[in-house]
Amino acid sequence: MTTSTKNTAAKILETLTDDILEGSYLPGEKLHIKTLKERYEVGTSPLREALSQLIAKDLVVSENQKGFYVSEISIDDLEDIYQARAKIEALCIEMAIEKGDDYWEANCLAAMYKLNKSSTSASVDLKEWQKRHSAFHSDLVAGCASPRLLQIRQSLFEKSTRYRNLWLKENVTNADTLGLNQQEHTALLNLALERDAKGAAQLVEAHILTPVEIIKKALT
Amino acid sequence: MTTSTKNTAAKILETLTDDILEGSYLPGEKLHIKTLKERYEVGTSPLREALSQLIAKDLVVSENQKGFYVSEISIDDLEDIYQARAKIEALCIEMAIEKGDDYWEANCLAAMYKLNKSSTSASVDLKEWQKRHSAFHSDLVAGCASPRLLQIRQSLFEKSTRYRNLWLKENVTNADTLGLNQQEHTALLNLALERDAKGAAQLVEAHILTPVEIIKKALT
DNA sequence: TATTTAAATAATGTCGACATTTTACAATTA
DNA sequence: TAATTGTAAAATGTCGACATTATTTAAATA
Repeated sequence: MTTSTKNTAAKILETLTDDILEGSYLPGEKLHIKTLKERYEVGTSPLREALSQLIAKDLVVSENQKGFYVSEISIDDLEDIYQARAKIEALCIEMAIEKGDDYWEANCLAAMYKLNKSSTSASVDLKEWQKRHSAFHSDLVAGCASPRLLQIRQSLFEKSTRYRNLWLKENVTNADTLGLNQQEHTALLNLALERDAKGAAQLVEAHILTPVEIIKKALT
Repeated sequence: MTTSTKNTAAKILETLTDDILEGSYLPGEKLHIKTLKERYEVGTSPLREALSQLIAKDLVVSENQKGFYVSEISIDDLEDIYQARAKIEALCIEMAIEKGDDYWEANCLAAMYKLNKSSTSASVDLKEWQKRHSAFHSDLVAGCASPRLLQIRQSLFEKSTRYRNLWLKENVTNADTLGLNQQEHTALLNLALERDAKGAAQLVEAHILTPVEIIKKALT
């Protein structure tokens, strides 16, 4: 019996995505059909449907008759993804500042307030901070009101997750880094409310590129 | 026997994609599993794998236990896709002009030459013109050297195809439109070679948005 | 010993059958 | 007549079996 409204393929897609992003399967690792079937207790069809969608997400690659593999990571790919993310984020912010209304402004303020609370508290709850950080940036770009651009942004964010996790493991407990980070968020919000589109775009582009050098070191 | 290196799922994905983009299946039309199996002479698994990837491409939507449908089109969607395309194209051109080398310049020149030949000839071969037009713009943005951005650009281009076909049916034979179009291409190439990144970005953004109003009319 | 060939083992990809769910239709009731 | 219930038909989604292809292992040859 299926209690959920999702079919098996959709459920396993979600699980597999998380497992790959969290590092349960390493870059380049082979995904054996038989093993996956046993581990997730599903049949061939829904499993292969999920893998098909993971290929579309660039998290898995496959070759005919040779099976499925977790996509490799590399410094080149890291740089390309973050560069693309930075440019798209800048573009979205720019459009949001041009189009955003009072509700957008209010949402950004509220998101900032929540993020501040999470950053300044004595013991930082990593998961909660991540959630509020992500929400702050999402609320900022939401004003651009372009479903397609926001979808592209989301997809790039997901693609960067395996690299981002390398950064989080090193730098979240670092209070200095977190403080500097928070200063940038404040500055970014101010630029947005002042409707300085170019300024905000420039800042957010740099903001996103910040972790790249650190991740590069972690990769080598 | 499989003469091709592709598996059944990959082959049928290609066919189905083309058929949807060309209008063999209309927006909102239901895609019956049984019918598709008979038409393309394939089994359930590869067919469903292909449909899974079409969902990832936003060309098909599905609901659990209710089957697959061709994605709807709408004026809102048309505007969003073309807006996103225009912004991404502008971004790519800007980066290409900042990074492009001699080979890039030469490729753009060659592409322009071929496009010109195809546009000025007495009887325009639509398919050939499309190919050269597409190649010209691709060569221009190729200089940005970002696989991810180029992939996003390609995917948006594909998503716009059903709308673009509405435009092509109306305006390709129109000599005036084609002439104006060609003037823009020349101007764009000049800006690129002069390394006027902002100017080229602005022009290409407008260039892409040109057909929107015409398509809007065709949609209503 | 290194290389080639052949057999065996294992894995992938495809199919049709079956269980479950939705939809269409007819019968019943208010 | 309209709404509701119950039944039949059709469609979806899942599974395990099977054919095909790749890989590994062992044997044979140079």
